[in-house]
Amino acid sequence: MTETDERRAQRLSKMERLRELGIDPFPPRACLTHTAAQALAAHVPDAEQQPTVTVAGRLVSVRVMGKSTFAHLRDSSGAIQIYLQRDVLGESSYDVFRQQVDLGDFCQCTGELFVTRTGEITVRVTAWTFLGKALRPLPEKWHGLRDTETRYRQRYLDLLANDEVRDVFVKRTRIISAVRRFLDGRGCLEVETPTLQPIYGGANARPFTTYHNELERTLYLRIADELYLKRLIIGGLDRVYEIAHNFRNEGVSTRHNPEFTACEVYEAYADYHDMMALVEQMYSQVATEVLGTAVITYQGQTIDLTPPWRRITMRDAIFEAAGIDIETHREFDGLVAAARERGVDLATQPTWGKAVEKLFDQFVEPNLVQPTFIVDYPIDISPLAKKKPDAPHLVERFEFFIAGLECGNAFTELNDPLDQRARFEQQAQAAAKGEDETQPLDEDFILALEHGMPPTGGLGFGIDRMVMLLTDQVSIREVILFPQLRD
RNA sequence: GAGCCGUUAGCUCAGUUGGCAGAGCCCCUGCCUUUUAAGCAGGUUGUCGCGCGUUCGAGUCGCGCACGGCUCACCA
Repeated sequence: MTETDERRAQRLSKMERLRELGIDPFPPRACLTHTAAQALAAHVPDAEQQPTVTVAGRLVSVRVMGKSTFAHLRDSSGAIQIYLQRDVLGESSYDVFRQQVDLGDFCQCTGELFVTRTGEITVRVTAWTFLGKALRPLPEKWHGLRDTETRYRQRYLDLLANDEVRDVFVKRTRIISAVRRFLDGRGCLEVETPTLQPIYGGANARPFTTYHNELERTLYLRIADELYLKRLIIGGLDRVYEIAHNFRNEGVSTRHNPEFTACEVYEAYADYHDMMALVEQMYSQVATEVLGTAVITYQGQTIDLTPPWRRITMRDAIFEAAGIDIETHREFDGLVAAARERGVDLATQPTWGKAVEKLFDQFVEPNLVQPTFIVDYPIDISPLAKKKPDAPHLVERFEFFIAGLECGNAFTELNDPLDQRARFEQQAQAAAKGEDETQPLDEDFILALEHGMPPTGGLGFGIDRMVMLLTDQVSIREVILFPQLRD
């Protein structure tokens, strides 16, 4: 028998003993009057008479001193110390606690509050009941749980053992809730669009493919909500947003999980400048609500999210960083030659726009520490964005970067159905040339556009990355409760 | 998909030149009625990730595989 089995057998036999004593090891309910935090708050300083409370929680520490025992019960509000005395509880009740209750079990304790010699508010237990048996031991109390694999695969142990992990996920929830509050406050309507889509679109990414047996058709897990949300703009819902999981069949890394949470926002009668204002207001407001400040620290760097953020065109950003003016190299070959002088090979890039993007990734992106909007992108890498009226090789698009992380993407939406069709066709040509991730022609979306769509600003940003930023985490797996791992 | 690093008790980790598998915590027994990393005395605990090989002998050396981490590529 392995040690694990022995430990489990010990606990099983304690459970059986409880049953023999007429105690249900898994009673159906508790009956408490205070959470741990409420009980601590209920203590009245300097009063003779203290309130009597009933608290419940998981037993997380025990200190036995013969005929009396100190222990801590923990619930989600915190931990509270309990004090059990043999002459108060009676021999049998005290001995059952001592002999049949293990660390990790759940108990409920009733008693008057008092303060110990060392100043800790404590429940002097006059009655206790058993609430639930743990058949396996919890991670060790000093060092907690370090093993990354166990932390991710058995996240419940991680949450129990590591307070800072728990804090990250509590913050994650608060961040998402603050985002909702912000968008609701602007009059945006939160909507839900399909996860299972007959045709994928709205981003350049490889989809997951699935099959509906009854409909006898292939469906795709969404890679973005974009095309559905724009249909809603066409339908007269002038401000909509969705917070949803996207699924991309691509590499897994510290910054990429196959399913991740994105928020997309669309506002009729707005453009990409309005979306920039939205982004900087939202980030600073969410940070202030959740962290109490818009000045954050990420991996030792101080980052100020207070608006306005720096705005710089992609052309100027590349010129600043690499000394190459993409506007004087509008021909693919010329740009490749200019880049070669800087030691960068762009010859393998399929188009001028892709080459520009590569230059940007190489020279600019890693250095964008303070929040920055990069504005005006090449058209061939932006098939859903509106052309710049005075520069039709570019579109009204921005991405924003914080701490070197790409945090979101937005544009003035393309609402000309004929131009949209032409863009899809360019994507098809790129696909024919062997480009991996292109957007398929969505006839149903074009049909929607042909019914008329107002000028619209659209935005997508990664919730996981926002959480990483605001909780100072390097890996996306630290902000997703159950990240994808190999089996 | 490629490169590098890692995997030893339930947890956190040592393990020397290839020579009996270790520590702390946990757990068990005893003592202890204000402890809190409780203390004191004693005790149990292993598929050294998996497989193959080299060797008299492998946790240790070699090869393969699995999983994890980091970097790169793709991407948000």
